Amino acid sequence: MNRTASIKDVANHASVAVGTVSNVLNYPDRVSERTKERVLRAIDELGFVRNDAARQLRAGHSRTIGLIVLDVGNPFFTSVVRAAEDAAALQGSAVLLGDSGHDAGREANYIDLFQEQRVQGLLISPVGDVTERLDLLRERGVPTVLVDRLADEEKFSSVAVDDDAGGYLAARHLLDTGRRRLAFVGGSTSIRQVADRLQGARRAVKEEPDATLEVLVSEGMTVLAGRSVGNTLVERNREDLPDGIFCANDLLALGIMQSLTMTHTLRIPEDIALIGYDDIDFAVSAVVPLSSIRQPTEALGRTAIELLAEEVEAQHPRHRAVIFTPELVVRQSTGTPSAN
Amino acid sequence: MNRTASIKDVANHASVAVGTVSNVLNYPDRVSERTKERVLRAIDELGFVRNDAARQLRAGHSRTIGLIVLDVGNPFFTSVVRAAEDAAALQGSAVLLGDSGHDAGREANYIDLFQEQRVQGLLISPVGDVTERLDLLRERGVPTVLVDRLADEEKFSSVAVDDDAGGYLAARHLLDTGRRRLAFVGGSTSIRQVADRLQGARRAVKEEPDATLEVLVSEGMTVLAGRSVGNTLVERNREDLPDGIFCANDLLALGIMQSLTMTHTLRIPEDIALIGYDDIDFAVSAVVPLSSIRQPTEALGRTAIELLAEEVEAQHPRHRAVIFTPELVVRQSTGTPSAN
DNA sequence: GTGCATCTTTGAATCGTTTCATTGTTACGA
DNA sequence: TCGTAACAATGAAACGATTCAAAGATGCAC
Repeated sequence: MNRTASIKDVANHASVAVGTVSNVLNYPDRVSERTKERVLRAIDELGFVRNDAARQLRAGHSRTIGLIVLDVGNPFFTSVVRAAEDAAALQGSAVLLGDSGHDAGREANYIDLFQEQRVQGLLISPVGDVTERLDLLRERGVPTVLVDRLADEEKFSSVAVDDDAGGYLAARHLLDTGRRRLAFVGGSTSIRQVADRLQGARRAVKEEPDATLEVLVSEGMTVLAGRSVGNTLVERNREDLPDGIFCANDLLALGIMQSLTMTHTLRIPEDIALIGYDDIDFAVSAVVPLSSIRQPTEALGRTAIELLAEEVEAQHPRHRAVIFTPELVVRQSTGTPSAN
Repeated sequence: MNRTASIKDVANHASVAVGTVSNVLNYPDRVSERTKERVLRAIDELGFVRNDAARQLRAGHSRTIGLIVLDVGNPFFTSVVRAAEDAAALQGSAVLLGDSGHDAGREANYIDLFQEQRVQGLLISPVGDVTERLDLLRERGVPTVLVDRLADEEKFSSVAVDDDAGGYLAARHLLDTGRRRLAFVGGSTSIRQVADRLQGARRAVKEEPDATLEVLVSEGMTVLAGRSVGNTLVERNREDLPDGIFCANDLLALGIMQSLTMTHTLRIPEDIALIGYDDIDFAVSAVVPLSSIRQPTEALGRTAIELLAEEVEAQHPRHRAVIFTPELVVRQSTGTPSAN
């Protein structure tokens, strides 16, 4: 197996200098048509492919951006990744994707790997408290943008979604469609997202003097957890039931929907309206299509890349925190009771 | 911002030769304790990080493996990726992940990018018919292993799952639990996976003289497609109904489950048993936990890396095709009728 | 034909690491 | 004290692309 051709081989094969081959690749205008043609033919015949290592060694930096997410399987991140890749491609960079899987060790490995690769910068959705590790990156001069996490604006730029606003949107929607006895279902409020969404819901409920908000804590944020909450609800007396439920994510909502529709004593949305959070694929194809709060993941990914570009270009980086507002998606599960 | 320190800076700072620093990093045994200590201190003080570009320029190849999947959001691939990353880490390589999103253009971009990066090899789950592009890779001497797709064994190694066996498993299980009037639900049989699973099911049904298999073609392979198939079923006369349904994926099965449980005229599994394919997360938390066929994704990812290592090491690569057999996961949706 | 401006092409130097032949050092037995 | 083996440290060369000052070619006006 012959090793891959280098620019020198191409130069020999086309009987020109190496500098000329380089010019054909990087500054085609500087080269005459005749030579350009000859060089391109040589490149083709030898199957030459640029060696990026040599290129970036000379350049001092790569054309890649590192992106570390908590879980590529999570549709939220999948969508962010797509958008980031597309935005990076527009500015001629490629994205190296790392999946930490919520594991600090894996995350550390990727940070090291990307640093050795001399990525232009790093987008990261960090595992827990990584301030220490990230500070190190900052010292080393690796431009970094935090994704889906707010940061000390002195130190980092960041993009995030306003969960408080999302919670407000959801609760406000339930109130607007006439519900007054609301319930919030979520896992532990020690999860920042859950706490914020609840806080936003509280804010909305306070706007209506006759509205109440009950908080139900679930065991985790899964379909099964939702179903077990739902099962406790169906056992209640009719008059003790909420008439609108806001779940901290769609899985919980789907679980509750399962238990309510299975028993057939309570109808959605006539007796109880239900709204989730995240707008996962399954929301639209649930037995009763689920209303939800959609996060602007495309904007997140795109903006993260843009902020990173700012960091790279600026000499004295002014960090910025960009916060997006999520969007209400109305489906049948919160249809106005009167409308049915 | 001062540029990152090089091995030379470290050498100066520690008053040793560059070769010594390199030895500390790569062959610690060759260096005396005293010097090693001094060098490590210098590395720490200067915040030195290896420049991988220079390293791989010298070495002629990188320590990374390219992995291009059709859709990182698909749990099947997510799991394959995890396993591949872990297996690669064991042999000291890192995985560069690319998501083609079923788009040939994105796929091509990643192939080019990875080639320029001089990856050790490529694992790819190709979009459609990419034989041309892959042949080019082969000519260029980039070791390549196809994932989830069989390949001409003359040309490539590959790992895949035996869909025929999976179909057989599913149908055999329905037969073993006493069903005789089976139905297969799937999208177009022009999709290879669907055709193979159906073929396997047919094979099983032929083993029972009194068993029949009806084929229902759905519009796509989504929950909604499944629900619409389910709706046509509930309108049938009881005696025309199948007593066991095998769906080409879990989404279809969940859709059918929705329509059957909504109308409450047919019970799962008493009246109709239901089994899906893929064992997605939602299968276990369905209203009636869904039996399914699980694909050995971890083994796929691990083996793909191992086959690639074989290709890299062997001078005259003997290609191998490794085919895994999927696994039956029994849940309530196919509980034996007598048992209930 | 000469001078000058413009356009092409050249090739040595450079990036940061690893390699390896060479030189320097140490320890120990004769 | 000398010779020698074992161990440490050295530093120039090499990897392949880009850069850029300099040389060469071409065209045009006079």
